[in-house]
Amino acid sequence: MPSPSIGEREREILTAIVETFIATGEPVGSRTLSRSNREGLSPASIRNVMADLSDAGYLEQPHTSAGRVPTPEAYRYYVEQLTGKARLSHESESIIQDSFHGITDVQEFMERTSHVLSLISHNVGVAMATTGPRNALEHVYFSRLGDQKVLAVVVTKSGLVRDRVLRLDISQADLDLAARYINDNFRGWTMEAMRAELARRIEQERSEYDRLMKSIEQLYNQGALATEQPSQAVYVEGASNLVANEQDRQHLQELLKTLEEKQKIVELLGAYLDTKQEAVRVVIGLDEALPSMRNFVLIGAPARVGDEVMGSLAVIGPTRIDYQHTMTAVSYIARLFDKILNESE
Amino acid sequence: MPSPSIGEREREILTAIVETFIATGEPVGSRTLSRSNREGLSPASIRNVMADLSDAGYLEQPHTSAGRVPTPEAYRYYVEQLTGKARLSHESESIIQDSFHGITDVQEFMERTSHVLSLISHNVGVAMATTGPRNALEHVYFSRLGDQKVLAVVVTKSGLVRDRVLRLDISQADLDLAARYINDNFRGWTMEAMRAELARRIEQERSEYDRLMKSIEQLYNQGALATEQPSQAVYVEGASNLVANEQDRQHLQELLKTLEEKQKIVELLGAYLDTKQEAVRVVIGLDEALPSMRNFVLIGAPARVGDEVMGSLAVIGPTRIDYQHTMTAVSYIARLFDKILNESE
DNA sequence: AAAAGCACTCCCCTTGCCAGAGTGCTAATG
DNA sequence: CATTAGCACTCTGGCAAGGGGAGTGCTTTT
Repeated sequence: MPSPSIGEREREILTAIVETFIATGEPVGSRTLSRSNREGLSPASIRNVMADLSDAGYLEQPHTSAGRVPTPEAYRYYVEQLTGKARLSHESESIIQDSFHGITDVQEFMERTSHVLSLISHNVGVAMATTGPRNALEHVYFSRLGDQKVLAVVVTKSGLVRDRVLRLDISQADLDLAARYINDNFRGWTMEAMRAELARRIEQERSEYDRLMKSIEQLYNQGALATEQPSQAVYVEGASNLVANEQDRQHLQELLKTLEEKQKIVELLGAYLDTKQEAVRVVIGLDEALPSMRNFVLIGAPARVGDEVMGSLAVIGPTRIDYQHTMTAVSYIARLFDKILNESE
Repeated sequence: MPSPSIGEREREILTAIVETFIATGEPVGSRTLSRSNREGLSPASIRNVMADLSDAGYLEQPHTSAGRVPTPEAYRYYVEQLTGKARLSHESESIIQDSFHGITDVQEFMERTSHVLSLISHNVGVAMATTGPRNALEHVYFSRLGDQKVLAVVVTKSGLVRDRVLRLDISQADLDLAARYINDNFRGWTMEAMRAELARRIEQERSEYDRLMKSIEQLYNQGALATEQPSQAVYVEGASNLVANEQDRQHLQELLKTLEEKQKIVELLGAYLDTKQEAVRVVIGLDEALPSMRNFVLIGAPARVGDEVMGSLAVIGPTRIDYQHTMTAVSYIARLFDKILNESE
C-alpha cells in the first residue's frame, strides 16, 4: 500500500479533479483535465499521477474505462487546503443584508438563517437554537387558563421562550407563589442545575405538608420547567433543492424523510457543532451517523454570542457542493449572529 | 354537446373506471374493465358507454388507442356519490389512538395531526391553528428582559400562545400597568376588536400626556398584540411521500417548494376550510389557486370546538388518492379534536 | 521523466422491430 | 333496438443490436 507523499503536482491535479467534478458531476478523465490545465501536461502524464492518487485512496472509478471520481478522502484534503480568504458574492451579501432586518430574538434569527442559507447555497439550510439544559434561567411565569389548564412560560437569559399548556388544577394565587419562589431562588441558574436542586428540595419536603412545594412538584412533574422544544426549535429549509441534484429517487425519498425527522437533525447539529470554536466546520461522510445521508456533507458553525454557544447553523448538501462559497456564507452569518445579538443586549 | 343524463349503467362504469385508475394509475381500457366487472358486459358495450362519458367530459384519452383517464369532473362525481359510511381501518385507528395521548393544547394537537394524517394517508398531512383576528383574548403578559428588550406573551381563549421579543425600553412597572389595563378592559374581546379600540384610544389621548397610553402605544406599534404567527402555526408533514407518487421531477420540485412556503398553505386552508360546516370537504382542482398543485386535491375539515372554528386539518394528495379512507380519517380526527379539547375546558 | 501510440473496455445513445393493449366502426345477433 | 363480435388501425414500451465516444493501461519513443 504505497502512501505516496502528495507533492505539488499531485496536489494541483487532485484539486483540479475535485473542482471539475464539482462543476460537472461527471467522472473526469485525463484528456479533459489536460485541456483545462494551464501548464500543458499531456493526458498520459496525468494518467500516471491519477493512478498514484487512486492507489492512495483519493480517487475511484465507477467502472473500468470511466473517468475518476473523488473519494471522501479527496474532499477532506481539498477542503483542508482551501485558503478560506474568499469574499462573499455581492448577490449573496445583499440577500443576507435584506433578510436580517429588525431581528430581535433568537428564534426569528434562526428561522431566517435556515431560509437564507438554503437560498444562497441552493441546498438545505438548517438552524437551531440550543434549548439544552445549559441555558440560564431568566424567569418563569404561570397563568391559569380555563378549568384545569395552566399556561407555563419559561424564559432563558438567551431570550428563548418556551410555553406549554399543562393540565393542572392550581389556583392563580398558588401559581404566583410558585413562580415567585422559582424566580427569586433560581434566576441565573442553568436549567439543569435548577431542575436538579428543585428535585432535591421536593424530595426533602415530601413528608411535610408544604403547600408551595406541592404546587411546584405538580408543575415540575408536568414538565413546566423543561426547555426542550420537541420539534419547533430547529428550522429546515430548502428541501426542494435536493430534487434538482439528487438523481436516485430512492435516495431522495430517504433524504427527505430524514430531514422531516427534526430529532435526527438536532442530534446531528448537536454532535458536530456544539463547540466553542469559532471556525466553520466541514463534516464529510455524514452516512456514519445517518445512513440516508450518504454522499452528503455538512458545512456549519456554532451560533455564539460572545463566548456562549446559543445554537448552530449549517448547510447540508451533496459532496459536490461549492465548498468555498458555502463556507464563506456560513461564516458570515455566524459572525452576524454574534453582532446582532450582542448589540441588542 | 350531448349532455347525457347519467343513468345507472353509466354511473357504475364511471365509478369502476375511477376506482381502477386510482388503484393502478394506468389508463383503463374496455377489456380490463369488462373482466373485472361483476355483471359481464362485453368490451364493446363498455366502449359505447365510455364514448358517451368522454363526450360528457368525464373521461380523457392520453392519446388515441390508450385507455381512458378520469377528468376532475369524474372525480367530483365519484366523491359525490360516495356513501361516506365507511369505517376506519383498525391499523389507522390504532395509529390515531396512540398519537393523541395526553394532548392539552391546540398547537400540540395540530402538530400531531399533520403527522398522523401523513402517516395514514401516505400523503402530505397539514394542520393549522387559526391565529386570525377573530380569536378572543384571554390575557397578555409583558416582561422586561435585558436592556431594551421586552417579552410579550398573548394568550387567546382558545389556548393559543404567541410570544415575541420586542426592542423597547419600558420599565417593568409600566409594563405591569399596561398589561393590567389591557387585561381588565379587553378580556374576552376579539383580537380584532381590541386592536381597533386600542388604536382609537391611543389616537384620542395622543395630545395629553398619559404615561400609560404612551407605553401601550409603543407596545402596539411593535406588534406586541398581533397574533399572526408567520410560519409557525401551520404544520406540514409527509412531503417525502410525494417522491414515491409523483413521476415528473419538475413538478415534484415545484410541489415541494410550494409546501415549504407556509404562507401559501395558510391561504389555501383558509380559503376552503374556514367554515362552520362540520362536513369533510374535498377540493378537486387545486391548480386554480396554486398552479404547482395541478392534479392535486385537498381533503380537509375545519377543526372546531363546539361551534367555534379553531383551525383546520387536511390531507393534500394526488387526484388518485384513496378518497374514502382519507375522508374517513380526516373526519375522525376532526371529531376527536372537538372531543379532546371540549373535555379539557 | 514526459509524451505518444495502441489495443482494449465499457457506457450509452440511436435505431429498428415487435408484441400488446386499446380504439372506432360496421356487421351480425337475440 | 340494444348488445356483441369482428376487423383494421394506432400508439406505446420494451428489447436487442450496433456504433461512436471517452477513457484506461501498457509499451515505446523522445
